[in-house]
Amino acid sequence: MARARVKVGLGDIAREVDLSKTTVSYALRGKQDQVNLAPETVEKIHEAAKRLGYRPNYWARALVSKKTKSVGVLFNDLTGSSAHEITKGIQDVLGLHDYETMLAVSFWQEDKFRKELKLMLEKRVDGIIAAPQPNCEDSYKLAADEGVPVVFISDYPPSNVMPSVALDPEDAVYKLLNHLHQLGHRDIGLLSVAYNSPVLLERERAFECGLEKLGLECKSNWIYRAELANEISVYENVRNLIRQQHRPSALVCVSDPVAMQTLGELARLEVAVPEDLAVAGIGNVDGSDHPFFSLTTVDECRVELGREAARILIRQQESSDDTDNYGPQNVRVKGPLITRASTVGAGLRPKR
Amino acid sequence: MARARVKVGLGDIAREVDLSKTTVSYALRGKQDQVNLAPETVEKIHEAAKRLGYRPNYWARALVSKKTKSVGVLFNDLTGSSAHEITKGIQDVLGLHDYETMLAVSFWQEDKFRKELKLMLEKRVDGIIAAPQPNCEDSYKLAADEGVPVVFISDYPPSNVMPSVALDPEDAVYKLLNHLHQLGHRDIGLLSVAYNSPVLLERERAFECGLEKLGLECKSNWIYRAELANEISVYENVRNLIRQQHRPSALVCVSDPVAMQTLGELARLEVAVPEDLAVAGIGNVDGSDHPFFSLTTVDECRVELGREAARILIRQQESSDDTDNYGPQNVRVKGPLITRASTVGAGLRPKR
DNA sequence: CTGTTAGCGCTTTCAC
DNA sequence: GTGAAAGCGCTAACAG
Repeated sequence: MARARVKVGLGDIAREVDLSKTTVSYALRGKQDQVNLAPETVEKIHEAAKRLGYRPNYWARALVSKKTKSVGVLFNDLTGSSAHEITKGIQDVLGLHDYETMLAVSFWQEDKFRKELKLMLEKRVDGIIAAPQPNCEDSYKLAADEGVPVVFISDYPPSNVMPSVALDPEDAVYKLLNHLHQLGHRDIGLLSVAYNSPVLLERERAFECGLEKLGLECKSNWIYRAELANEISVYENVRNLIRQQHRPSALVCVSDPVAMQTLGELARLEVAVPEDLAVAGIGNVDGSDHPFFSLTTVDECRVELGREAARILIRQQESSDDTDNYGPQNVRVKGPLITRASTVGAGLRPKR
Repeated sequence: MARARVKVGLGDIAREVDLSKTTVSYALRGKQDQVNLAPETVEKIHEAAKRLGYRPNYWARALVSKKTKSVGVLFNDLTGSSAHEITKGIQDVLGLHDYETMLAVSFWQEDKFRKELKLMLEKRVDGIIAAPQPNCEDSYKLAADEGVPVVFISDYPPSNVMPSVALDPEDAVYKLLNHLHQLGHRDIGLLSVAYNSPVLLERERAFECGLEKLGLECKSNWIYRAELANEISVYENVRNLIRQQHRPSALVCVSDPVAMQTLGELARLEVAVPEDLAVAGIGNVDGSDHPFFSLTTVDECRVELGREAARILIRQQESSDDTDNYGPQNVRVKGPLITRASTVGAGLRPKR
């Protein structure tokens, strides 16, 4: 029952079958063709390994072969389905190339982020995919300096000097704007958040461009800016909007969470959505589609984001040139518009 | 800029400061007191290490010291905030003891589960905390056989032979029942799912016991059982319930997701909640508190679950006796009742 | 077809 | 106060 209480190594099984460690090593790794082992030998070795309960030692292996075929993935949190989908995408691609994934979370703590990143470097990962953590640029640099490529996902740090993968902001905002335009909206406002996120900032900029492209006016007092992660601030901005004499007929929110909070406050104010105010978000996050709460949005394609991030790393690995051609290799994926009740429905009632 | 392109090891820095690898090793690990190093020596070594960009090699370290101070954590998925909270709890406790965490996801695939678990064993983790994956009992056994303790979290496999940590089912169900009873409900139904989950089964059993304790009748045709992960099946069961002549005035759902689907369907059927039917769930998952959708439930205390799981492992590690006293060491944490609109509100309207 | 020989980068007695 | 030497468990030339 309690077998293998005592660690069994290559040597033990070599002794068992009266062969050398080398032969055993090859056999166990299926490299028999590379050195031409007798099939029966291989068979015998496998049998013994199983019988003795042999378990290869990852560390020893990595140490000598000086490679791990692994990439570190560092999230800020594990809430929502974001990490799930991104990880899925990453592993889709990495699996094809026989790479393995090392997951970690920073819980939005700078020191935790640094610690986890350091650990990954100590574990000699071949690359890192990370959600940017504010004020940790030094950490990213550290990795790069040690020759470990970093790819950012979903967003990227202000100094846009490393590869990143994110939803295409122009495309997303334009799709929303165009959708609202086609519904007849001419007076469109924006609810953004005051936060130093390049991706959010780009969406803000894209809003103005988009309006212009559609020949619509961009009133500066229709651009609202709430504090990040502060529901109250969103509520206040929504109330301000509603109180305005001449107010927009549609509101684009810079992200789904903001849009959902907006919807909540509008309900409390008994403002009919979309009749009195159409609302749209960006992201298609968990909960944006809901019997009581269905939000028009642009899908962030997080699985695809993960895939692209992994592809960048793989490409960099394959062409293991020392030509150091890092540099902004940025992928922007175009997400589909998802029209739902908050712009197109018969009010915010349970969907059919 | 691109420093440390060439790997620098203990030897390099030893040469730099003209000392031995040994001394350098001690200094860098802060074990100076254990061997009494000259403070200036230590200083010099640290300086050199920083200058050369030294990065310790995790594997070499693990290989020689034959320990990793790490535990593997294996989730079925990363959706919702479950994994987040559990991981938080685990790291709370593990951090105190200088253990590190290796995260992995199975995406509910058996082979993925087995693969990740195997990888953890190869990496020589000191213990494993896992959400049970159906049909993988062999894998858990494997770990145990190799002397790596496994602790289950949130649920546990049918053969309850390893430690596990979960919400106390009796307590949770009774709190719900008692709450409903106090609200005047006497006719209470149960909506369960047909799934081989011990924890869910226990909740089902607890329902009958609970009713009895309250002196209420348990009508067998008020116990509904939907198929797992099949919204349609939930909807059908809800419709059946509503169609019944004499039907319950309150419904306990075996989990929050089921309760939320129920709420959705009830809205579609224009059944007023809680007036026509009060609804409660268990778990307090992400989305159960919502402007349009607020569910009475019992909190699963996932952070605490994580902490308890980690504590079990730590205890087992500290008392590193070979006395093999595994065996059902099960922790059941009692979660608080959270009363919300679905039992106590003025109908399912935006909350105040 | 299989074995010998060197290490990988680090820790840890034990001796100076 | 510091260092030499012996590996940890495994892989990868290079021989036979």
